[in-house]
Amino acid sequence: MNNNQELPWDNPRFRNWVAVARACHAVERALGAALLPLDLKPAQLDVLMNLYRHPGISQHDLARKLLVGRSNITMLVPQLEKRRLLRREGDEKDRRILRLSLTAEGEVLLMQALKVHMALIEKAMATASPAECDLVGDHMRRIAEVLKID
Amino acid sequence: MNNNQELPWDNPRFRNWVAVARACHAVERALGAALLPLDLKPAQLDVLMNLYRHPGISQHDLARKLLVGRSNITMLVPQLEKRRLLRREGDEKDRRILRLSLTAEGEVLLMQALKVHMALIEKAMATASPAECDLVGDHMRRIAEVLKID
DNA sequence: ATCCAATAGTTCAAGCGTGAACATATTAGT
DNA sequence: ACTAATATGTTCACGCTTGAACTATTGGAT
Repeated sequence: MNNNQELPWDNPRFRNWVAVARACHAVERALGAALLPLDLKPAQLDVLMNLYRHPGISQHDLARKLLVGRSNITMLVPQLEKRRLLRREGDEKDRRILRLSLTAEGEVLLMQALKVHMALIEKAMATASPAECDLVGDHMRRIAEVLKID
Repeated sequence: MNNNQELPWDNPRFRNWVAVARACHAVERALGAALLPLDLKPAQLDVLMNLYRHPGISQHDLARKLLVGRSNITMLVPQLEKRRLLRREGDEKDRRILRLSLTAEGEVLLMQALKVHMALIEKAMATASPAECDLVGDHMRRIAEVLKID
C-alpha cells in the first residue's frame, strides 16, 4: 500500500478542520443536554432564534437560513405551534406563503434557552482572546461564503 | 418585553460561534454530496478514517472517538463489513471485545474518499493563511478539551 | 469459590432529517 | 386569456442516531 498521495493527516488545513468538526459536534451534544430541562431540541432553538431575528419569515426562507430541507420545517413547526411558541399566518398578497413569528410565550422560552446557550458558548469560547475569536468567526463566515450560503 | 439580559447577538463570542456552527453544517452537507459517487456517508468515512489511524480499535473506543453512542457503531459496522471494507475479529484475551481493522479494499476506498474530502477542505480552508488556520485549530482543540473529549 | 459491579456489544422502539412526488398558487410568455 | 414554468408548502417512505433494556464476559471483594 504505497502512499502516492499526500496523507490528509500531514496537511495542517485538514487536521485543523477535523478539530473544528469535533468541537462543533461536542458543543452540539452539550447543548442538547443543557436544553433538556426546557424540553427544547437544538433544532427547535434554531427556529426560535431565527423567528426572533426575522419575524414574519416564510418557511422556505427559514429552511434556507437553517440549511435544512423545506420538509424539515413542515415537520418542526407544528410542534412549536401546538406549544403556542410561534404563530403561523398566511400572507395576504401571496397565499402560498405562511409567515412565522414568535408568540410572547415563545419569546420567554427563547430567552431562557438563550441563557443556557450563552453560558455554554462562553465556556467554550473563553479560551480565546476576543481578537482570536473574531478571526475564527471571520474565517468561518468566509467558508460559508465559499460554499454559497446567504 | 424588556431585555434585562444581554442579547446573544450583541456578544462577539456568540456571533462567532454561530458562524462556526453554520460553516460546519455547510461543509458536512457538501461532503455528503461529494461522497455520493462513492456510495459513502460522512459517518461511514469517519469510521474508515479512524480504523486507518487506529487499527484494531474496539467498537467502544471507536464510539468514544466519534462522539456517538455505542449502538450507533453496532448499526454502522455490519454495513461496512458486508462491503468487505473492514474486518471484525474477537480479542483473544477479552472475549467481549471486537477489534476492527481496514481490509485492503477498505483502504483503497478510503484513499479515494480522502481525495474528495481533502479537496473540499482545501477549498474551504484556503481563504485563511496557514497561521490563521493553526490558530483556529488550536482554539477548537481547546474547546474539545473544555468539554472533556479525549 | 461465590457473588457483585463494571464492561462490551446488541436489540429495539422512538424521533429526526431527507429527497422525491405531490397539491396549490403565482408569474411570465405568447 | 391561456398555457407553461416557477414557487411554497405538505406528505410519505426511508435511513440515521439515540437511549434504555438486554446478554455475555471479566475482574474484584469477601
